[in-house]
Amino acid sequence: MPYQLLQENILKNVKMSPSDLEFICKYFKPISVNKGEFLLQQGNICKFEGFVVKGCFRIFNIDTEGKENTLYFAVKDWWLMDIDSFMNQTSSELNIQALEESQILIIDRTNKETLYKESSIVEKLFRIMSQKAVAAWQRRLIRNHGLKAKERYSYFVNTYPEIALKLTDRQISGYLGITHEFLSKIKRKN
Amino acid sequence: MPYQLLQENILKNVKMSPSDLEFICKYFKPISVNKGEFLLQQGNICKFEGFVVKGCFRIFNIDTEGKENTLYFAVKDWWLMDIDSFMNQTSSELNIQALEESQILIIDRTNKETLYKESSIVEKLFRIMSQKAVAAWQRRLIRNHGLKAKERYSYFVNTYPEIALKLTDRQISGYLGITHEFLSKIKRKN
DNA sequence: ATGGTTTGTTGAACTTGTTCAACCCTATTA
DNA sequence: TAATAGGGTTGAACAAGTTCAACAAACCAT
Repeated sequence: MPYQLLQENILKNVKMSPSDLEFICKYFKPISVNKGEFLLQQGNICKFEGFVVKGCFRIFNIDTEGKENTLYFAVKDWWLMDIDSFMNQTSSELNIQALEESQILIIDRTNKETLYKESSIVEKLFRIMSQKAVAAWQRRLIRNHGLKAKERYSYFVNTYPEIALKLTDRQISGYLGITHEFLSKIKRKN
Repeated sequence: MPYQLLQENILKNVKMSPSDLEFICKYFKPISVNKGEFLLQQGNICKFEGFVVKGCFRIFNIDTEGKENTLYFAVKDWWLMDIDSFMNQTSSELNIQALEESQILIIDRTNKETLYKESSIVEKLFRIMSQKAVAAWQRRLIRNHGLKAKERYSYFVNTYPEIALKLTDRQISGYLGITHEFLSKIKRKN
């Protein structure tokens, strides 16, 4: 059952009753995504917030020179969205693409607003999730500044070995902020 | 009045009644900080969340090689804390130092928890603030990957000219993730 | 099976950024 | 006034990472 995973994920952040859990989950709808399919492309507005049940996604930006910059990968038990575009319904700078056959639970903005209004525990849940996310992004920035490419690579494959296995080297290099050629050279010298 | 600035800041995020505003503000206490003084040093636990009324702070990490990596600067109207350490009362990896004579409003963790419990609008306020912060950190990461040091420097001084004026080049270079010597060379060639 | 596309690898030349040392300037303090 | 500490600058040698081009291997789609 896809909702079981979502419920467990929620409980990691906030303790709540089974009825609250079910109430929240009802607003999420399961959808299947084909390999290569885009859930969002930059320039459009992000109309959903998603929770990954199965598969793998890549969230990335393409800059003016055509370089693909990966913000993060989302696998089972990860959340997925352009938080800025979703909140403010502004044009997104991100692309969200399935790297394999995937399944997610999504909620649209209207339903999300309803959820916030109906239950204050939902505010708390997403407040805590967002605060944890801020901490994680701060740590990522410090690592990016403090570590060399080779160390960032080691950190990534050690911290997320199951994700690394699903990815090509080109995808990993886009996450590390280096060229795929240089990643290849890093791997050789060790 | 320091509380006026805090109230305006809150209203930028969530609309609320004057009585709610006052209720929240009561939990914040003004403190003065001397130039050079540390509000937090890595290894300790962050016991406060702060809102800057006057002055300037530098939030940075010192890595194993002694290199200072600046996460951000906080001036008037900015928030200030180690969100991870404050939430979970874990050892902090950050230092928070006043760069000049400053004034802030602080709330400790117990009072923050009380606030959350007393009023659900507080959950909403910090939920929205945190979500905006996530968006900002994501954009920062993309800029750090996509832009060269010179472009990051231009972006910083153009986006935060009033902050840049308060800082030495060494402090700016720590924020950009480059050495101060290289920043000096960047500035010359233009 | 075949042709086309994408991926990983490697080398050489190049650009970006670092390190270290020296120097100057300014502000502070004894 | 002298001493000192910190900030900015510069140059030379070096390290890290990019670019471009070439090629081999794997992975499709038909």
